Formats: sequence, C-alpha cells, structure tokens
Amino acid sequence: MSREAGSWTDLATEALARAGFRSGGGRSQVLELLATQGCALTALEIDRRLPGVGRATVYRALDQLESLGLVQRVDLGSDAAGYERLDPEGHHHHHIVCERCGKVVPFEDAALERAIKRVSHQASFDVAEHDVTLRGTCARCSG
Amino acid sequence: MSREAGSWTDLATEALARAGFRSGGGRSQVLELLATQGCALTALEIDRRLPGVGRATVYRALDQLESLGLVQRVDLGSDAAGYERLDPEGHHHHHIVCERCGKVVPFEDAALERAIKRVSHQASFDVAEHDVTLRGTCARCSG
DNA sequence: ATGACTGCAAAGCCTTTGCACGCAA
DNA sequence: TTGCGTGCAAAGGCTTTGCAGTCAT
Repeated sequence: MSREAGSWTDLATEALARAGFRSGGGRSQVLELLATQGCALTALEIDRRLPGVGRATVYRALDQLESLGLVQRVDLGSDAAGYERLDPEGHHHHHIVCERCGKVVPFEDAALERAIKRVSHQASFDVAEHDVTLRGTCARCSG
Repeated sequence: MSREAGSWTDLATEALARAGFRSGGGRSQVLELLATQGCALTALEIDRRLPGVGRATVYRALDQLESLGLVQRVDLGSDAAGYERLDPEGHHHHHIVCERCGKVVPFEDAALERAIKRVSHQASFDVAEHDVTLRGTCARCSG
C-alpha cells in the first residue's frame, strides 16, 4: 500500500527505460532533482541547480518527461513555466499564488477533485489532466 | 436584473473614466473588441484584429484592464497568454483545451465554483481570483 | 562502432521598455 | 497648453533549434 521514498524515481526510470531512453546523463539528474521537490520548479531554476547540465538538456528532458506523463507543466502566472513530478493515480495538489510577492503554496481538496472529475466525464473531450490556480495576496503581503 | 448587451462596455468605460484614464484611443478599441468575445483572445490576436493599434498599446491596455479587474488573463498552455473580459460578480467560465489541435471550449460548473469558494475561504491567502484548465483531446482529434 | 545524448551558441517568439509625436481634456 | 496616450523600434527573457563532440550500449 505504501511506497518507499524513492518510488517515483524508480517508476520514472523504469518508464524511461521502457520508452527506449538511455540513462546516466543530464536527464537523470533532472529527474532526480524533481523527485526531491514537493512543488513546482522552473526550467531556469533547475538549470541553475544543475551546474553540469546544459540549459537545452533541461528543457529537452522536461519535454520528454512531460510526454511520458511523469511530469506536469504548470503555469503560475510568472514568465517562466513550472514543472513538478506527477504521481501516477496518487494525490496531486494545486497552487495558490501571491500576486504581490510570487509565493506559491500547494493545497489539496477532495471535493474540488470530485467536481473536476465529474465535469471531465461530462465533457465531450477526453480529459487527461487539469490544473487549478488560485491567485491573491498572502497573509504576509496583506498584513 | 438583466442588463443590456453592451453593459460590460459601459461598465468598463465608466471604471476607466473613474480611474482617470482617457477615452477614444487604442485602449477603447481593445475594450470594445473584448466586449464582443465570449472567450479568450491572445494579445497578438487582438493586435492582428486592430490594424490601427500598435502592439505595445494592446499590451499596455490589457495590463491596465487587468489591474482594474475588468479583464482576466488566462494561461492556456500555448506560448501566448489569453485575455477575456471578467463579468463583475457574474457567471464566469473555465476552459478545456485540446492538446492536439489547440481548440478551446469554455464550460461552467456550479459545484466546482462552490468547492473553489470554500477552499478560498479556508486558505490563509486573500484569494481574489482563480482559474481552472482541463487538458485533453477533443472529440474530433480523438477520432 | 553506432547513434542517442549533450553542451554551447544562435535563433525565435512573446512581451516590455524607451522615446518622440499627437491628441484628449 | 499640458501631459496622458500612442506607435515604432529596440531590448529583454524564456524557450527552441542547429551542430559537432561525447558517451552509453
């Protein structure tokens, strides 16, 4: 029922291997970094934290991981897109963003998920993913 | 209880005047174009549809209208941000986007809104707005 | 040995900024 | 007349692409 801490990494590595990707390069480093993050990171932040990995490699890796459904891209209103790991069938969170200071806080809500699931089924689209973003002012900035 | 068709334009024009903005220029044209649209338009699309108006003016106008709460910016996954009018306290919709062809379809759902409203109140943030995006494949692209 | 993968640098695209002219008030 | 508003062009920032060298298999 419960998984080890590194399970997403294992799952992702396996999925990459199955898809015919090689391991050991920059892509693996991107993957491992994302595994340790609870929330979204921008491509440039990832690039900054992986000095040995080129920027292009980071973007290419994120693209591939997203195609495989291992990573989700999220738009949080800033100029740069955020990327975070996507737990298969597991809990997933959404984001509240402070329009003043840019702070991002994740949250989960079961009722919200249910509503979205229902809408998704009703739609004529075959809905694969979704995201919800709340925007406002954080306690510190309101204060 | 009901409003005339042009009410949002009137409301927006009034809000602009109250905020000390002048009228008659490119900003008014941007405003009038958005008034006729049911869904989001990108800045570049707006620029293309308003030949006499410069691109910078379009971006500046959208920024101002957004600050006044008359327009909402929405990220639909494409490179360019979308903008659509925001009815004050009125119905508002969200979007389903086809990842294959880019088609955007609006939808409304009361239960979803209720869930979001509840989450917004629980949060430590002062939530001002929100948006929900569903992504998948449209009927036509699913084949 | 082979070709997937990578880094670097250049190019692309959306968006913002600087500046001088024009028009609403 | 005043200074807000505008258009044009240049600059800025994120992302993608081209290309040749490198490394996993």
